[in-house]
Amino acid sequence: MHSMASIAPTSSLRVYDDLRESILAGQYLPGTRLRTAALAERLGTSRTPVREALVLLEGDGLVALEPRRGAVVRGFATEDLADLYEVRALLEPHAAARAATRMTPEARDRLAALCDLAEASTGLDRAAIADQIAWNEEFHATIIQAAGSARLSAALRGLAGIPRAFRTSFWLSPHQRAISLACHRELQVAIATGSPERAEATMRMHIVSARDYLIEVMREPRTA
Amino acid sequence: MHSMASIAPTSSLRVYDDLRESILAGQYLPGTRLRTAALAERLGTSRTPVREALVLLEGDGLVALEPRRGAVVRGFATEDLADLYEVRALLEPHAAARAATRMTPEARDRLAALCDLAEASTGLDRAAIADQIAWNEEFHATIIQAAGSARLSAALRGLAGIPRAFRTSFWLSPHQRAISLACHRELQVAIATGSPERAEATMRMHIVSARDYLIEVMREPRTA
DNA sequence: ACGTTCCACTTTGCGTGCAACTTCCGATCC
DNA sequence: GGATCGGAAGTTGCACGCAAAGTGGAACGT
Repeated sequence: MHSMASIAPTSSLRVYDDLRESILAGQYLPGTRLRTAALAERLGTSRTPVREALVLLEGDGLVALEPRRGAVVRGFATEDLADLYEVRALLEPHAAARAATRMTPEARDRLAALCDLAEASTGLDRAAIADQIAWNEEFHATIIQAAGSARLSAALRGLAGIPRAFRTSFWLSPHQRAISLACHRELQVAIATGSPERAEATMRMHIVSARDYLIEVMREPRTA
Repeated sequence: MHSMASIAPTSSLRVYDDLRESILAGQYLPGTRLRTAALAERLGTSRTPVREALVLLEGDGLVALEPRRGAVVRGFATEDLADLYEVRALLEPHAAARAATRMTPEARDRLAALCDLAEASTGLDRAAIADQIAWNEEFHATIIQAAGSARLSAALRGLAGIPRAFRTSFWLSPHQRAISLACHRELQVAIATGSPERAEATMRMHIVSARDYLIEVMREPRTA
């Protein structure tokens, strides 16, 4: 009999989760040097699990790890973001197509609920946008998981995580927000009705659209 | 002035390279438990860098690492291999298209040389097939690198490595061997002449064909 | 003033010890 | 007889120490 009580995760994983969350939240700005001793003290462990967590974060593309030089929070240049979205545009439509024929009813319900929540929330303040970003993350994660391909998930793991600051602009632009919500709803319906092509095409459009908007925004000198 | 002498790689990376090569060569069969103490002694280091190497290998999808349970060499079930090739079929054609407009002349020459070598070698013995597999790996790696997308490379890193035993059957089948060589030559020419669509279509066909053959072979009870 | 050299301080990477957990095998009980 | 329990052996994960490489700055020469 397996204990249902969540087994104590190793210290390395706790540090990993904490650091990942901090980086995504923008607490460590790109370029920041992550020194093991300071982090170990800050997180209440020794340097060993911190070091291991940094290796994991490098695998996620969140930090750059040079031998003997230490770890640095990676920056996300315009070109790099374009690259990232281009790869997402290759993978996620396929994930959506697979999800359309495999998603469990519970996940389908959750997808609909996420659409409802996002459409109902019209605020522009920090908290409302943080909600939108969280819902958006869960929406995409749900689809990827429903695709039921471990390799697909693995390939996307290094692409899902970028500091949320880069995504804020989507929800400040009324046009982009409307487009995103429409895409999500269309995706939800396509998956609910089991239409792989519709889901795939919508997801491709969704990501390519986001990519171009992001590139456009970042080309401007400074807006937010 | 920087020293050109290659800086001593950290012990962790040496262990990583060694283990990765051993697993790909089939020296550790799927299901083998990788115990840190034994590996450390075998490789002449302590358990710390071995542990770090195992984390890296997990990122490559070569070992499964469960907390408090240790590391196990991952198996490659038919279904998993189909998954893997499906994702490759999404990513590598795009890499080929990009490579067609970006590859350096030196890499182009190397591609042609690899085709020449592979076409000239007609043996069926172990050594000849090992050569074919090595040339094939370098061929694909050259194209992926020429694509010039760090994110694409990262997404493919977890997909490039499967034990070479799974690839042996390709080169034992005269038909598959002929198809593969033809695809590679076609890819080389498409890239040399700067035709992205041709490169992309050929690569897609190449990978999907390989996938289906692999599935077919593995469906049989036992051949090799 | 600018660049170079040297030296002290900082940080990384690795080795090792120890506690906690898993695993394995034999004894025990029904 | 088969399943269960218990303890010993083995393994993992973490903490800490040390040597080596890196980093920054002051002293120095041009």
